[in-house]
Amino acid sequence: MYDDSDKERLLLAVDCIVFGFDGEKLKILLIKRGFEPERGKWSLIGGFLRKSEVLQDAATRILSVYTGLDDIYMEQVGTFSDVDRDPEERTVSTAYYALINIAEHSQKLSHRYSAQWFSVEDAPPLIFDHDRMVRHALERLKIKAETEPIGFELLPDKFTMLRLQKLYEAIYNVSLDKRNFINKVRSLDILEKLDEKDKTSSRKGSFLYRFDAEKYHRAERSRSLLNL
Amino acid sequence: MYDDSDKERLLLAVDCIVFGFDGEKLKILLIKRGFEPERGKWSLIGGFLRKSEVLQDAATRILSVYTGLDDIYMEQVGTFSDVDRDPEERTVSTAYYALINIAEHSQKLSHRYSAQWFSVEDAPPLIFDHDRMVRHALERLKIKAETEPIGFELLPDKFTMLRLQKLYEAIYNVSLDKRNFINKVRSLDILEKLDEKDKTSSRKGSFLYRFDAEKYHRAERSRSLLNL
DNA sequence: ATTTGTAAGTGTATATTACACACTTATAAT
DNA sequence: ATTATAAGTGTGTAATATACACTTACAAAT
Repeated sequence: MYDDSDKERLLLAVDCIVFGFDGEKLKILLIKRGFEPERGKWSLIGGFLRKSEVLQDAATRILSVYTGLDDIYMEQVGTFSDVDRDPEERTVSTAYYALINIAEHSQKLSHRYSAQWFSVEDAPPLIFDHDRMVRHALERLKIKAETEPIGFELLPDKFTMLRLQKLYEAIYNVSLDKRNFINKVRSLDILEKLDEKDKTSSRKGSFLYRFDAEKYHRAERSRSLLNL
Repeated sequence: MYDDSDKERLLLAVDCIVFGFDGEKLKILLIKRGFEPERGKWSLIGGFLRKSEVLQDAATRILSVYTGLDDIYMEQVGTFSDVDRDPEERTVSTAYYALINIAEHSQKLSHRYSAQWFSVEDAPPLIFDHDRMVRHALERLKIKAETEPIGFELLPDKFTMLRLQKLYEAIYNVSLDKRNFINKVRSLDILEKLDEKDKTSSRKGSFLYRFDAEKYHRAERSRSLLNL
């Protein structure tokens, strides 16, 4: 019926776009490659899929190797297959993005594998098709953030309204009015206002909030999180 | 630095979810497998990626083999990697969806490869993880349809308002008010109203419309196509 | 004790968009 | 001329988005 003799086996890689947020800018984690090809250039963290594992597990494993982090939210972005994307051997790569909270985890990874945080906007050029992967991941993150509270992953447990606002401003690269922002967020009723205040940035201090997972799941999917 | 000796080569398949619209229901094209494994069961059309081609080309080639169609809109859905998804050999598969206009193309493919159209809702169970692929493809189609005029692909060149409405009703599985629907579509200003009428379904006849690609691209991204 | 500087916090009016809803019209067949 | 059928059309109301500026709480300095 059709000719199966042309089945060709090839390498399947996994590359991870690790997003973080430092309170001002959306960041990605890059490593300076310590091996050929392209030694010394910046790239995403990555590795190869093993026959015994699924892609999601490979992505989790690779993230853990490079950052020491487990239990991190990851989502598949897409699969990139340019014929000569890897000069060594025909390799197809599936990209995943991860969302992590820089403040809580940054110290662990600072010195391993020359990993470094870069603002999404002024990251250095990356090897292979990694720049394209990052662009795709960003698009997916934007779509995700419209309907789900990605702050769960990218912010510390307790955070101020301003920080949440700046997160959305960073992701969508816009500026928002704080009154409208807070009204919108309040209407979603997925945050718990704490009694605590964060006094690091003002004398008055600003109240801390926390995501209320239960409220969120009750209200889930009813309305999108932000209209921009 | 890290151990690359575990690079394992495997098969990469491509499976295609072919969506069509018959004026009433959203349909998918399935084939009855003429080969092992799972001979005689229903499945998506698929094949294997060759070393010399990119995934998009493989998807295009596979669609062409099974349907004779070229120049069809296709989009990557995702990559599925359950370890034992294919009992023969470790195989990872990337799914693509295609949008085609049944009326114009159906005759070509009717008898080849026992291909058959099924309503998305009452399709038979599929082999491997193909049901999951279809579900994912549907989700992606819904997201796509919110912001882009998929009618370009799924409808004939000229169509009635009712047909366009039924397309959205089929995709989102809702029913819409025709007055609100037409008002919304008109406000987008991406259709050209023709002088012709389609008289097949009523004595009065209903005017035909056509997508105006130029108007569409001018208005692109300004607002989403439908809020549901 | 008072003043001052800083960021936090708050509300309303207007514009836009979504939604609900029912009768009239054009035409072919009889 | 009558009738049956689907096409075509508009408005009022509710919900949501957007624009916009002053007051408050507090710590530090005097």
